[in-house]
Amino acid sequence: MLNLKIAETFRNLSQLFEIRQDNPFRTRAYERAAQAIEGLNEDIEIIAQEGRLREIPGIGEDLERKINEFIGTGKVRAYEELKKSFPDGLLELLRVPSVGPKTAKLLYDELRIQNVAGLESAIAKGKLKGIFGIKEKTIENITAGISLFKAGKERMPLSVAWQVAESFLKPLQDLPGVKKISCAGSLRRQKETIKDIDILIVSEKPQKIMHHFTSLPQVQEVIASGSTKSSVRTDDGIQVDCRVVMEKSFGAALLYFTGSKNFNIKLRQIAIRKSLKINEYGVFRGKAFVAGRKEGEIFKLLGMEYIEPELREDTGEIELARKGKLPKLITQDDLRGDLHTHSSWSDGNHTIQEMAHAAIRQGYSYIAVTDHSQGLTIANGLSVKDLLKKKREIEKVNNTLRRCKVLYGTEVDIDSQGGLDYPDEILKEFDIVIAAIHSGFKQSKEKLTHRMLKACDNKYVHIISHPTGRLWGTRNAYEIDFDAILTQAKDTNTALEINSFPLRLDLNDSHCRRAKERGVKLAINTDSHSIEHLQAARFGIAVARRGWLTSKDVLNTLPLGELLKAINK
DNA sequence: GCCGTTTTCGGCCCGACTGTTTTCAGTCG
Repeated sequence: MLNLKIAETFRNLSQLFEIRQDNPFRTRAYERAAQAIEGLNEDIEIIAQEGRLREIPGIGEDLERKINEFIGTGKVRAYEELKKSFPDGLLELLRVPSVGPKTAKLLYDELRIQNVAGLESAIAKGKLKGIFGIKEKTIENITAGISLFKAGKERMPLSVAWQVAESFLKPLQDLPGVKKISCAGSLRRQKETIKDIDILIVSEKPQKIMHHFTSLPQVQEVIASGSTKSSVRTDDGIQVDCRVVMEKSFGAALLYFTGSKNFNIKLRQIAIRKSLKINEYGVFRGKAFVAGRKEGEIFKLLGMEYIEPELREDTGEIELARKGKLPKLITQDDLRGDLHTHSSWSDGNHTIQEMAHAAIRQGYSYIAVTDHSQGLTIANGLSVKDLLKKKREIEKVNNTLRRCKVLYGTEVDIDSQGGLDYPDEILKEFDIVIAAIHSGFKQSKEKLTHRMLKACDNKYVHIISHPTGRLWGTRNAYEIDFDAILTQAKDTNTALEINSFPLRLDLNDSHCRRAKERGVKLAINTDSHSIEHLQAARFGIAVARRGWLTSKDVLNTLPLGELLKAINK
């Protein structure tokens, strides 16, 4: 996929324009295009082949040509030309917090500073003093920015972000004077990775709240502290922003603070066309306040349905909301069971009975215990002999249960040729069969794809688990031809999994949206290895919602009887 | 450079906080 490369080219162009202080609107047009391309859930080459580039918001005649140029030649001439007039490391300077385009240009013009290393040594030699507009405090800020840049503060997984957010939400929500509190930003949109945490509070006493916020024990550094807005950094280096507004502005502020940026811009443009103005305090006609207390009333005023935070990325949701045709997103309450869990029979920590009772507490009416197959010895995979014993144990447990049924399952290994780790006579005995790749990740794209297609072909395989194999911080997704897999899954009535395990989230949101468009069913599973892991379903739900899924798109929202019929091949 | 239920030209989202140049530009979200 060239999507990210093209987006990067446009972003670099935008930043070079910014440094050159080119037409600011042209600058923004390139940045918007970069964001739009990043957010695509399709291969841009396919869009180009089908002549649909102009349908991407922010892509006009010129950028269409530049995209086609990149696809054809691997380069954009205009970018290569412009790059020549700047040193290579200049864009790097913009990634230092508190260094923006103006400062970068100033540093380059005055001191010929071309990259972060140069900036660092210039500071060490005291060369920054004396430059017009730069004094002690600015140098301090830039120095701090450099250490942040070098620390390479990465994004954190959604699950970690929730933990950090709760460590702020809990102490703040009980403070006297806090009337409402909510997280906002990409956390509220439930993106799979989060950069910083945003918190919004309703209070008549903003100063007091700000004081409490900036003095919480986990705060290591106060980056900014104003009367209604403050930013801090925690001891883990995570930035948390907090903003206090009046009650009548809560909806407007929540909308603004939740973003995404492109979503907000489009909403504000629509408002302007209706002679309205939106800011974080409300919607105004002239100077008159017309709405702002709730997000819902703002959407209504703009002539559209309420848009769930997970959809707010400006990838078509605004247009559908204006027509009243948004999908009704799946919620956690829609889930009736979990189809991928492990017990102490293989590498899980709890017995089948313990897993079943945990499922009941979760409100489920079924749980599939899908232990590993024999070849996966490292995970204590089950021999054919063990399977019989396990089956009997499940029957025994089921005899003690009334509201919940344990399904006899397996997570069968797909071998390096696409064969399965149990023969068909064994596979047909299971209530549910999940197939997954656990080795040979470095094979070619063709070979990996072939293995998956072959697994789908087996009439006893119901679900392909963690289809892209990525594991946060450990390995990237392996290369597969996802479109070919979608076609095969559809043709063979094989479902694909959204693995909710916080370090996997595999499939991801854009995979889900593509699967839904192709009519492929999904299963939201946790891959639990202990009873606590069952809670992770909320992250799979987050992925599904961001992927526009409704309960109809997801297998395990079905009652047991319908589920068993639906998976039948 | 993009875009149109006022426009194919003339607009383009909006505001808080900081530091510095004492009236505002730069950065950030």
